[in-house]
Amino acid sequence: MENENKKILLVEDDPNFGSILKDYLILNDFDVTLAKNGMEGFEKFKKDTFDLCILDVMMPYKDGYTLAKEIREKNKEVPIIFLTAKSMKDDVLKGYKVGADDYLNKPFDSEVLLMKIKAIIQRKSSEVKADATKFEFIIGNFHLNSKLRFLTYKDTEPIKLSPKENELLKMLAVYENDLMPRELALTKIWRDDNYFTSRSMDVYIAKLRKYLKMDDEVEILNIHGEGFRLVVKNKPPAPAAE
Amino acid sequence: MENENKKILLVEDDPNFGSILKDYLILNDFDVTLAKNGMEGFEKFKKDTFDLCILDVMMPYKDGYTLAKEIREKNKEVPIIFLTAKSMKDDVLKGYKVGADDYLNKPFDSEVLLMKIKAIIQRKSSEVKADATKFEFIIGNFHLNSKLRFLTYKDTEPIKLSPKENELLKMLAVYENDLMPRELALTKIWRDDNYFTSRSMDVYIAKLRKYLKMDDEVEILNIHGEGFRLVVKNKPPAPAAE
DNA sequence: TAACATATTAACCAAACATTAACAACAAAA
DNA sequence: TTTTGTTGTTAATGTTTGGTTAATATGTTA
Repeated sequence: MENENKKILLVEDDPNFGSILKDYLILNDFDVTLAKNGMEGFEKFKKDTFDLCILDVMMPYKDGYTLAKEIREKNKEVPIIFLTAKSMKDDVLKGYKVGADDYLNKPFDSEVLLMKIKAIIQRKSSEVKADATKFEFIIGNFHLNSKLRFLTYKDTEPIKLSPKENELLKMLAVYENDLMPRELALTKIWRDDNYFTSRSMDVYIAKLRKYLKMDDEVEILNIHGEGFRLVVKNKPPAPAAE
Repeated sequence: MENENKKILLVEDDPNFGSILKDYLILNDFDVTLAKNGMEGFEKFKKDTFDLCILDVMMPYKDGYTLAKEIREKNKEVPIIFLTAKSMKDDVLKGYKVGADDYLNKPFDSEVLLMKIKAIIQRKSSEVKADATKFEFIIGNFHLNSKLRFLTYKDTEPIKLSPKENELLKMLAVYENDLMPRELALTKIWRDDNYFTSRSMDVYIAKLRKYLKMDDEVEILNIHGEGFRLVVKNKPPAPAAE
């Protein structure tokens, strides 16, 4: 089973909910460690290596955010999912700033959680390339250097990219041929997800489309309500993911 | 209490342990039938319908595995939990092969058992859609990618699906060749089950039928008053997968 | 054959997206 | 210190998409 040996650190103070969720994840072939508060969570985090952390936000002794911050200090990569109470919408933002990969309102659909876990783990595993170290991308006949922020088409003069253009195109490239969720780009690049940042992002998509127009094998497609997809046609067979 | 009317078949040869466990489960609002060996267990199994079976592995006359196999022949769905002696780790595998949902080493923590029971029963009740996290489906000559929301017929241009079209087709695919209850789709996808959402769903069924028309091996049938059924004729010999 | 369930097409409205342009903030250059 | 340029946000406007409801069949069951 594909989830096997993926280690999850689950930090949840409600013992009932915690162990049920744990069982559910175990049934789905994850290797789960349960901690019942932030203190214990951090202890367990230090003692092992996890592929994913699921943190309840409201906990005694040490809340989810604080724990997340500590975890981040130790490890900048490990994906974090927050579980928050339905009401507190603001918390979401606060969570993202700490570098959460996702959040879920309680009560939530267990399937949704599974989906998010899968998506995150899959992404992380293919994101090695996205890791700050990588800054060169081949996009069809383009070459993107995201460190020097320019985009070159074949042998023509490089196009200078603004910081936002650059980050957005880079993120699209990381998700090449796959869905780049709108929400993700907004929270990661714009650091806020609201009506206006969303309009702003549309503007940048339009700018990028203009640049990419010269190569008709490259295209940015919209998936209504979900996000965008950078498609590159005639791409070699693809490494047959998984 | 939520456990009420959940029927458990408990097969355990040790009369002391058996009746204590039985009482414990009854205290937790389960409806428990106790059998003291595999023979008796199978007799009782045939006479009633259970939501869960808890089988001791080592028993005279008919051991737990043999019983489990017989039960599986009669019923492929009912969850089975094995109780095994602490030592025999190998048994675990053997148990899973019979289709056990879980196992517990004796002696075990009664609360752990309760938790497992809960988790299993909950899972079973929502497992039909077990693969809801999957997002690629083969439907006859079609290929559905429910993450990117498109449907491809052979090598033709992909058809873009709207969120509702996509979710509905996905649910049909999960229930392939089986009944997809109308009510389920309405509550899951439309989040409401009333006259209007029901009409709306009909509209979507019509849309999907139009898409699927190009392959005459694929068809959405209605089961009057019950729901719909996505039938795929001449299903290929099965990709041997799994 | 009434009552009800399903089928199909079309009309409509709201939300999401696309694109260009105006503008504000700020920095670099003259 | 003006001037010029770059960057990003907001506005204005138009287009597309998605979902519900309506209108009008046809089927199914008791």
